[in-house]
Amino acid sequence: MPSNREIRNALFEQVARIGKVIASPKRLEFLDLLGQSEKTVERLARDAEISVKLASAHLKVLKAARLVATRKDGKYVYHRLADPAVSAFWVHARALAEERLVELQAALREFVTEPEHLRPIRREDLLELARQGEIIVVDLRPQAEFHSGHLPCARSIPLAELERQLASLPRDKAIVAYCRGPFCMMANKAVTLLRQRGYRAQRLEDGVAEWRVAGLPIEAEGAPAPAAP
Amino acid sequence: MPSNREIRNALFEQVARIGKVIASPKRLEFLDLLGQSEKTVERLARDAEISVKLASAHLKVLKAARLVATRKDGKYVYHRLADPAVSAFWVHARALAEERLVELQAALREFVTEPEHLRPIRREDLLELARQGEIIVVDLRPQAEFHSGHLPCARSIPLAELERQLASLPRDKAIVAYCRGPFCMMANKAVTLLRQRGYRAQRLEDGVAEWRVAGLPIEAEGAPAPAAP
DNA sequence: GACATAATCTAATAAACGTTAGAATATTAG
DNA sequence: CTAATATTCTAACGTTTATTAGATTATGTC
Repeated sequence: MPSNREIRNALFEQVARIGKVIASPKRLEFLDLLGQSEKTVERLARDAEISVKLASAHLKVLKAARLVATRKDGKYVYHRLADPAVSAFWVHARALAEERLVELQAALREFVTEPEHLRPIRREDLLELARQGEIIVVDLRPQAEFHSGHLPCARSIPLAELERQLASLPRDKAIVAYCRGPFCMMANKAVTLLRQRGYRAQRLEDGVAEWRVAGLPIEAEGAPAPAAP
Repeated sequence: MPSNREIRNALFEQVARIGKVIASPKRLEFLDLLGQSEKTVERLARDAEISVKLASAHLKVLKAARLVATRKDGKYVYHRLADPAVSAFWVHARALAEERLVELQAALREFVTEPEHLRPIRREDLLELARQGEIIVVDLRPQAEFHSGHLPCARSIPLAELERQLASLPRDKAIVAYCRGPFCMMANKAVTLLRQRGYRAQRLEDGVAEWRVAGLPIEAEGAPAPAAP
């Protein structure tokens, strides 16, 4: 019969396992990426810019902690978050880190707070303006991620396609660009390009995970489209 | 000028620092304890049953991540959570762990779910019943923790005092006992004792941190009483 | 069946971490 | 000032973890 102390140690030890899992920057990046849509090992490795072997090892840890689940389809193993609560937890952990760590604030300022990329727009206002057609909301992520879930009224233009599809964007409306969240830079690049071409463009720092945590609605296309391998 | 990838790596790296901090069971226990009230190094070491030296080392890590702040008063250094958000984060991390880790569920069941300690009572109902005087809510933590914040209508009877103060508890009312939270065992012990003596007693798993996260009110005595050294 | 691709497993190394003991610092009490 | 208490710092040990390379398994295609 274990003592009180032994039981308590075991309980805290188990929670610490979650801590150990999110103690690795690459695993956090995986949670961020998997919050967008399910992905194969190779895709995750490419997006996070690490080797497939290392990605596989990290995924093993995430799976052992049941934060990530998998399904197999032919040659490919698709990984997804085991629960929406995992995505919410990532958002909360990032929020705490942003608030507590001066170093992170400094790093974020370096690339987010360029003077004109400001976000004077409230989330609820954005939703309303988009519904009324006053602004164009553009989702810059790969199409598979858009299909798996996106902001209401958003239009999918993957960053690689932006230049080609410029002509289809009306010049008389403001454009709000978003991507995977505050640590993603696709929206920044898009805003820079759009401004160069004379559009009124600004970034929204949120991604779908932040939007969901804020209690706002997310739209998804019928069946979740598998990510291109 | 750092590349996009370098900046992104740095951002995830910073969040992983929070993960590293909560990757240790003793540090988590410290967050749980400091969520009750500020405490000295020695007090924390005693409560968590580790050496003062080790406690000091863990506190250094918590301080470096700015999750814990200190004030010095004479010989003693009092440690406290740097922000209520830290306590909320601990509650969220524990909730995710409880939900995702089968091992934790098993360990919790071992000591929480003894058949009669069930908690069929909803938090809001408890508040209402306590206001109406239908039940007695007893806080079993040390008095300093009670003073630093407690459930409304709760009465402080530290576990060590319970036997002595039994006579002052009415036998015709149900007693609800709570302590530091789901990982704390003081309320369990109290319920066992009370039932042996013929009281109707049950446990509430919440502590003040869980109560606060649920958006319910917490009362505190005027100035936060310093913990006894 | 042979081959290419996707993913995992095993083993090995270097870095990071928890823990302990001993020395050092700061503050109060006499 | 000296003694006692509270806390931190330094150094050292053993363990765990991230990462890489090489071998292995599973699936689909020719």
